[in-house]
Amino acid sequence: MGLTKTENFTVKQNQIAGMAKALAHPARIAILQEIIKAKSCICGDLVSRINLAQPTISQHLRELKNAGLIKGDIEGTSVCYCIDEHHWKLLRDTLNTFLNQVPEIKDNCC
Amino acid sequence: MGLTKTENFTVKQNQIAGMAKALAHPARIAILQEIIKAKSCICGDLVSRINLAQPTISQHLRELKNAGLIKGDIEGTSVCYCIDEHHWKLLRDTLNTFLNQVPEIKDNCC
DNA sequence: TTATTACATTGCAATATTACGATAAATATA
DNA sequence: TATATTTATCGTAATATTGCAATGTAATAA
Repeated sequence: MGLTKTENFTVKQNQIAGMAKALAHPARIAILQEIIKAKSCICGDLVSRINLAQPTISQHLRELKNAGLIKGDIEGTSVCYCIDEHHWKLLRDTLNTFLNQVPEIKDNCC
Repeated sequence: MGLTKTENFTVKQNQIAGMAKALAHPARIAILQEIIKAKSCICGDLVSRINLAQPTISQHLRELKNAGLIKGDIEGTSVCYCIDEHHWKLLRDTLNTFLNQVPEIKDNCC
């Protein structure tokens, strides 16, 4: 079906999964790394740095924007992207909380 | 195309994305939470706890296993699942390292 | 005004994912 | 042996994702 049964799960579960989904493509990881590497904003020369066509990059940028990880500011003809630090931290904390809830479990069976 | 151009990206980038992909479905988050809640192994009564058909659960379990997040031990007719703590920590650290690399960037443009 | 430049959007083809019925496989039980 | 139980696999339908060429849009430059 390809259709996730969202209604079967809690809001939190859908949130965590949604956040992970935004990170679930190497191109998006690469884009985020380029933006981070730039230390400030990167004025959209991502196409020349990542080996994908311009519409593809644009599509990934939109997904990162929808997830709240980045924001874009129009500067004349070009667009400046940077990390949305506030959302980034929220996302990081949510993911971390989930990933850290595995303490030392006694491996008594497996 | 639906075909990720894996070869365009570094091993690390593909790793991070692959890990995120394993977490990118609420059913898999729910499964992991059930296993964690059980504190030890959960003997495959996941189908009764999660509102999805048995083959669907089985499929998600396989993906979690492929990602290294869980392991399963056969116990008679049933299978016991538990968190693969070693791999879990490796994955967590990789994701954390990525998510933590955004320090206080001066918001000088956006 | 007419390019030009930088991105976004549209539309489409190829592939991937999700979900489940049917069925297989493996073990336990009667 | 026959049957029940539990999980995995196969096959398939529905939907989602990825990638890109073509095109649209908005600001700037000539």
